[in-house]
Amino acid sequence: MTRKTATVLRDALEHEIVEGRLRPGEHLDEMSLAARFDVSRTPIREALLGLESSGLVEIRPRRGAFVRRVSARELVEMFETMAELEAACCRFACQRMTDAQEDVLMRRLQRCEEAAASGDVERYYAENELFHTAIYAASGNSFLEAQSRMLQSRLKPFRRHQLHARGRMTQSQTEHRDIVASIRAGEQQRVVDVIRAHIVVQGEKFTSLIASLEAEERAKAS
Amino acid sequence: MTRKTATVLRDALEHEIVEGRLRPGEHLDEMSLAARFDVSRTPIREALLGLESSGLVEIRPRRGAFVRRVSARELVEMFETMAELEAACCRFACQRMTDAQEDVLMRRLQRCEEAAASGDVERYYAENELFHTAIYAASGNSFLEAQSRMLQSRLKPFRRHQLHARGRMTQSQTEHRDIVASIRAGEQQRVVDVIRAHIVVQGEKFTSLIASLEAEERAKAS
DNA sequence: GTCAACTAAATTGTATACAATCTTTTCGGG
DNA sequence: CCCGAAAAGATTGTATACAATTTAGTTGAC
Repeated sequence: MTRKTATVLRDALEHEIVEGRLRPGEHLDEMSLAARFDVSRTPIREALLGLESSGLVEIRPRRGAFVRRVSARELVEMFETMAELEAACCRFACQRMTDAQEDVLMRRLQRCEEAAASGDVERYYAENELFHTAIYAASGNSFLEAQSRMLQSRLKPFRRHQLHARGRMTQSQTEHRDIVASIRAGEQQRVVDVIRAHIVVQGEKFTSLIASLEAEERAKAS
Repeated sequence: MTRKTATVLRDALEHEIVEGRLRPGEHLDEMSLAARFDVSRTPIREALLGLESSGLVEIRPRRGAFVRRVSARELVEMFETMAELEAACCRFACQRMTDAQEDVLMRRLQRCEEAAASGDVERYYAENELFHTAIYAASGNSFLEAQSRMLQSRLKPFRRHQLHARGRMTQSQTEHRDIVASIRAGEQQRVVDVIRAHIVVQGEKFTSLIASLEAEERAKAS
């Protein structure tokens, strides 16, 4: 924990934004938030500053903080970037994954397998996240790992509902097996191609949904 | 400008850290800084929080802010990640660079050429930065572009002195020409290989220097 | 009736005050 | 003389107060 209250507040607000309780474009009034959490404006401001640099809120001078609304284009760009980061992790994993890292990766793959077999989407969603985290660690580059985790958490809310798409879960798991096999075989070019497709497909699937939401927003605004 | 005073303070502190006036490990006392800039602690704190999330300072609870000291290992990891980001930018540029983006890139390459010919290292240093920025823009992915610029600015202080290495400037410019030619020819695999080498060499060159600095620090501490 | 300008309310940005924790110094014991 | 504990000092974290700017509401003119 970096700080006492401010960090807790930041996590709470982050959660509410990610869960959609605080809607995109919504104005985050410092006094209201301070009253709601029963603290002063000071730690609220610090939390908002942190959320700004993680990209969840936008602070406009003398206007206040607003829940950032991501455009369809930006979302696609983030997924595309995520794909490149994960591709880099896989490439490095091919070159230097340790036995311990490989063990973790295999265990996580197995847990995804079980979750997929159970048909429990929420469970697969959680295991899937851990699986990808294991890939980041296997890169042997802590900085790249941290960057990947940051973007992963930022894309989290957009990945959640996506897995419910018909047949997506088993398809995803098939790709997972392919990725692990390729890494273990040291097939850099193959794993890079597979993981790019694995990640980008999520962004593409979501584009139309977001685009329609945007059209809806625009209609509401007029 | 995001805010009025706090942003100015952040830029000022960032500059002092990057320029080495504030040394790694140094304790950033809020009251002293407030007195020095003739403001209250409030905007100082906000500036420090921003610097923390950009990775320049570390805030330890109830201990205060310290200029972050990057280890040799972390530095190598950052350069390695930078190489992957730039490789991704080049790859996308091969696929979708616009004519306007290509024009900018060519102009920046030319300016590097002139700077290299003049032998003015500081000038080449500045033009080199703009050249790479043009590559990020040519990726056609604003998010990736922003991420690349962030890491670029973070690595800035470590790149500066490095160009003074004998023959490095002309070697660098040769690589620049190669990169642009490959992008224009759409040779993805080639450009990716070249840019990786172009970036990583800087990190490697610096590893031994940083390692020796660390040894020095340890000696001083004991 | 509509639009513009002025005034008042509300909100952000900064300064100051207070509380809690950590650091340092001093005093006492071994 | 050195080590440890307690108290004083210093520094961070939070709350409150004030200033500056924006926004909304009202009033007046056309």
